[in-house]
Amino acid sequence: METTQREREPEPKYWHLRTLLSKALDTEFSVGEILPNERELAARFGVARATLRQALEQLELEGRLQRRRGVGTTVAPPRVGVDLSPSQHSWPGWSGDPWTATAAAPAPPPPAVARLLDVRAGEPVEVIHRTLMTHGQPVATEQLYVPGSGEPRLPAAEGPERARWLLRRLQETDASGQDRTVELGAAGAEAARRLERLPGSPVLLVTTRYFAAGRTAAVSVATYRADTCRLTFADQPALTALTS
Amino acid sequence: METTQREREPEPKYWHLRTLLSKALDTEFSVGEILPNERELAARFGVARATLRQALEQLELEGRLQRRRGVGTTVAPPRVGVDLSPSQHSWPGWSGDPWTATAAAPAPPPPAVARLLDVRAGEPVEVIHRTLMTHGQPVATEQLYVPGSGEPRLPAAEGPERARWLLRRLQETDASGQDRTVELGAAGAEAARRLERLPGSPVLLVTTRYFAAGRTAAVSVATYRADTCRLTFADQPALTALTS
DNA sequence: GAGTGGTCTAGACCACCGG
DNA sequence: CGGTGGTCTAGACCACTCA
Repeated sequence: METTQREREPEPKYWHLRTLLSKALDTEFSVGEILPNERELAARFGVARATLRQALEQLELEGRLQRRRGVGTTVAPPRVGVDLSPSQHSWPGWSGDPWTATAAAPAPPPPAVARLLDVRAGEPVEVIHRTLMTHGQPVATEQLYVPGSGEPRLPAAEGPERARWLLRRLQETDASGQDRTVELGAAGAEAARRLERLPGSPVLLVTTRYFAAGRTAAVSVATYRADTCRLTFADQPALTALTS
Repeated sequence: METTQREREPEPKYWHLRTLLSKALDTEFSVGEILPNERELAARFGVARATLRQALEQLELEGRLQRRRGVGTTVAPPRVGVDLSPSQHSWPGWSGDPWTATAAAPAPPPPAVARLLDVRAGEPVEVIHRTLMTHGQPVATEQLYVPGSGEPRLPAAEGPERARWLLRRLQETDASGQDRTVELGAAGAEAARRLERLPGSPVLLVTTRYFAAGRTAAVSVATYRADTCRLTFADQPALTALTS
């Protein structure tokens, strides 16, 4: 008999389950529909609940399912696309900006941000908190760090009006470019609360540097729900035409 | 006695552990160092191994740890940045392209890709497989789908030379732009093997459409290890200067 | 209060790596 | 071979939502 090397390495059960469920979702369920509960599903497939949960976690990670404690597991709608194309007109606070500012106050930024802003560690900067909603669901929270808060006309109250004042001032600066990084992260306690997720949920961490007059005018750290979001980046056809 | 509403909602144990370990990593460990094994750590913190593992999973997700079966858990180096800025010169196969092609063969693309390419479902297209390495580690795999394989001079062998021939032809087309989306995914069996990860590992799924002459000339689906990669997107200063 | 998903336990066995 | 992380089990209890 020929020994077929690299024979059937047994597939983990949770992975096989994931595949089964994935197919079932494609054919037998529609968006928003509620699945049977975990104990029921585990029994039906003849596995422990923990194993079933491992499969569900996978599918949630892929944006196929949505689980809510006390409610149940539902079939998730397709991910929403969020445009992150760089553009002169998309600085925070531009007219048409879908973000809503919730608060602003001076505070020392985390070390990593301080480095990007080129300010001393511990040095306070203005921190603007914003949220992005789509379809009535929160999909992202952001902290915008803006140095140079020593303005006399700045509103004393630490609320939305202070945030709007700072954003208006940002709009007046002479934008010269931006810079983004995207990486996987885990939602901290604060972000988790604002995104209506549990601490540790996977999120996409988008760090943006805004440049003006050769300096870093602001740094944004945005936290997107990884389960419900798809980030999109497009070339501007108008610009590409110019380069020929 | 005053009842402080919204008192201490007890933090999950695994989350608290994550915080403890995170601090320990910052202060008491250096990159590459091996941590005590899971049973040892669990005992030391007085929790079940499963709980300890939940904390380690978090830290691995955040790119702080690296776990390898049969070896141990080590402190991960900082994530490597991968530049994904759109540019005329960065079409697959450009001179200096860090990707290495491993194979090429005609095959029908997955339905989602067929839609992007605007070809009939089931219609075969050329599929080029490539891998991206940095520091001797695989960080991404890619499938490049190129329609219009009915070329007479195309090498018959389904290997690297066929891939290189197709990439050379791609370079000759008149590039007019590109389009990207980034989302979270789970590594399939194939991708997991090539990235030296387990099936279901979190990955960043980058889908790129390449446009030429008003049509979609190619679609790339790239799978990046989410634990070791940071995607970067930069403005081209040259272009931004033109728009003023 | 009934029912959901989330956390946690204590244990077993397996697949893989290295000496 | 011994030691590592990966999988799986069967059970308990908790936090949350909604009728």
